[in-house]
Amino acid sequence: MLIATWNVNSIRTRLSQIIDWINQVNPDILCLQETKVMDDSFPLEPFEILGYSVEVYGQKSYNGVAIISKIKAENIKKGFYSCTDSDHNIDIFQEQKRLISADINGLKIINVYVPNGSTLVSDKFAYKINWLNCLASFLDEQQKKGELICLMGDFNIAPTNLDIHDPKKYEGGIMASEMERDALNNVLKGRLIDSFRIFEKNTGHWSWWDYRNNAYELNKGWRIDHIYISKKLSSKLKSCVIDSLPRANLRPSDHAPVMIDLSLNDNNEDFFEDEDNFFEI
DNA sequence: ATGGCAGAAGCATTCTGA
Repeated sequence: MLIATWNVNSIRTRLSQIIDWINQVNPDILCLQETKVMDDSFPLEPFEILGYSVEVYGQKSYNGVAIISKIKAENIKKGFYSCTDSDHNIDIFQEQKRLISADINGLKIINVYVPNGSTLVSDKFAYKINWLNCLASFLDEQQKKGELICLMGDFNIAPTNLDIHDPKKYEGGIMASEMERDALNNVLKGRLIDSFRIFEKNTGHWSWWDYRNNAYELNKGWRIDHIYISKKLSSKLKSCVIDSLPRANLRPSDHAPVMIDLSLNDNNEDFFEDEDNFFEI
């Protein structure tokens, strides 16, 4: 089962590239971020023609997430529905459409577009940290229910300095600060693992390259798009790859798709027998 | 220290992103 995430930076501008990629890769689930379109304007048909169903949670101009899946998503939830660990009221997170979750094939699929945060001294940075704290409480709720979680999207955080092309230049700054990494680790709480790092321990692998300064041609990127899975799923994880080729397209998204292969064809009962049988990070 | 590139809104230029 192929599960992918891609910040496409406008569904309308990138539509033909997304369809091309789907035709090449044939993913079972594709989570999109930065669709930048209201729900009634989302181009559903090109995906439905290919046999996918689409769940959207968008807004005008900014943000917007979508889940595209061969198996119809169930129990679709748009946004947070509680925020027990945050000092802030959930209402401040409802305007920005950054999270959609659903049940697909026994998995709790959670698609997120984490706020960028601008600079460490900005109100947007405080919003980012609060948003991540709310995501942590959201994950706590999922864990209580015993869900098998697949949390993916654009996190706008490099988890370690291995995930930045020039860590000295960006150390402590936005997407690389200790506060952001602590907030991310508080979401993961050791219960979720970074799929990519199961297979690749070295630096030099990026999912985002700035449009400016020839960053892609110079391969000056960051790894800020991630797929985190429950430890219970780790024995089913066959691969995790970043497909950087779409970044070389004409008029590309600044992000590349990230994809995992989960072998869920077996009897799912052995998930629970495998609870402690996960890879060491 | 600043802008650089791109998309949306909307038609000149600003806002936002990462």
